[in-house]
Amino acid sequence: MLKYQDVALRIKHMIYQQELPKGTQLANIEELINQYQVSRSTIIKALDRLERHGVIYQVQGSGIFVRQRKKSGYLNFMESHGFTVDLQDLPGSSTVFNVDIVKPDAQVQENLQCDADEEVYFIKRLRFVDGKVYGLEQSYYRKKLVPYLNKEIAENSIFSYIRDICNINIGFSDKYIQVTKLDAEMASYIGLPEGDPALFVEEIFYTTSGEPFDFSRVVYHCENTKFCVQGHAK
Amino acid sequence: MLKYQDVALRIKHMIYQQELPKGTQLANIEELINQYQVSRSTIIKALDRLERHGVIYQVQGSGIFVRQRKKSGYLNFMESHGFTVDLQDLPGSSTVFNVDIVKPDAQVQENLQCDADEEVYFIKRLRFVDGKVYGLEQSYYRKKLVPYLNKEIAENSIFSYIRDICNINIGFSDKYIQVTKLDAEMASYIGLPEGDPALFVEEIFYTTSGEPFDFSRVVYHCENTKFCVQGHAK
DNA sequence: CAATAAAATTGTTAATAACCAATTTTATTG
DNA sequence: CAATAAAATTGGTTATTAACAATTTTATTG
Repeated sequence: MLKYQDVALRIKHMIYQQELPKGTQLANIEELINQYQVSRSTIIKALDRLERHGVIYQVQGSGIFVRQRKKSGYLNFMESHGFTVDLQDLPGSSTVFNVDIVKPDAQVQENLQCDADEEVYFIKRLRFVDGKVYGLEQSYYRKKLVPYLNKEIAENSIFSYIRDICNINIGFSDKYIQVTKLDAEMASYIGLPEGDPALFVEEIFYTTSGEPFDFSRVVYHCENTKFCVQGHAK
Repeated sequence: MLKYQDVALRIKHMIYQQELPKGTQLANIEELINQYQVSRSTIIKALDRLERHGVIYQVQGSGIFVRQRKKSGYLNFMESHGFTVDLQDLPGSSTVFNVDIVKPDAQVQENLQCDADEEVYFIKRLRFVDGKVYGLEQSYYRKKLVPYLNKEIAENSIFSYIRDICNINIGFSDKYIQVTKLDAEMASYIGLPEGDPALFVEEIFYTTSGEPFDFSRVVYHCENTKFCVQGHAK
């Protein structure tokens, strides 16, 4: 593990374990250099990451402060991939309907930047969190990049499988958000009346080398799912 | 303007003016150092910002590449503040209903971290983009930080007024997203049937020194507004 | 004592250097 | 010619130094 990642983790854990309230001032940079025995640039890089992840904020001439944690009940939209979100201690499970190898339609081709004859896995699953329906996910994975998938993997975390077993590092993502009304099929899966509102998110995930490996359409249960996005201007 | 900001802007403009397609490889870091006559650390910082804003991606051992631009018709959720979004060339206008000085209720107090007796501006306005209803915004600004507001300012960009006239620098924000059904009042403003789905976003904006200065509730017209979020793991 | 100016504190930017790590290219080998 | 190994290329990390900028504190002044 890289030094700045390690330092960032340790500072973050310190804040959360001690439950430091928002606005609490941390040690200044010189002190942090001493505490963690790393260079100035390493501390600065660690703080930069913590700032971007909404853990702290820095004020020139003043100090480093703890930022407000997101309100409970909201999922961190930036950290979520399909279903593998920062559920922390919430118990989750999935009902898997399909794990098929198919040919991509036009929209999938475009989003995964692949040809019509390239094979892709199609997976459809319903996600439960804390016993409640959370959303319906329909995902496409390029077989070229994810050679094997099955029901058991899909019942657990596809993303940690892809990362740990396929050695694919997730680099970046595009997410498109809109509101829709549930059609008959989706309504039956989600367990809500047809025509009810739902959050509809299309996500494309890319490897660190810029290849799209996953395109997903997710319909979220509008009462059981709310999102938070913590941004930073810097 | 800072060097790294200038370099980042120039690279971004170069990409967009030349309409370089996604995947196009840029000059390597050594060449960029020569082109822009700045140090390695400045180039790296500029590239870091461009990467975070979804303009490029970097692949170790390989190069720097142009990232896919977001699909048209979607608003960049990270760049949006209330209504002052990256509308680029789209013509926008606002109908302002209220510019009042009021005492904050409990929820506003909590979100703006202020007392019950601190005065806040309450502004209610309907936003049009390209002639279509875009959303209804109800905002609270702390008078302590934004001493003066009026209808004319609210008809234009409150945020650029706050930045340029009040000299308040926006530091970071918390945004909470959920889906709701329009109640009678909101439906009449938005011009959709009561009970129709809508995207409901609560936003809190903080100055660079960590003080919340704006709390807003925004109801977006679900057909006219779609969002995009481009994320990066790094 | 309030207003102002100076000094100290603290984070930010910029440049330089050395080395590390992932990828791509080239050369070697069977 | 394919497989493998070595070399070159390219971005990433860490450290050091110096100067800069915003804020806070202290000292000065009227």
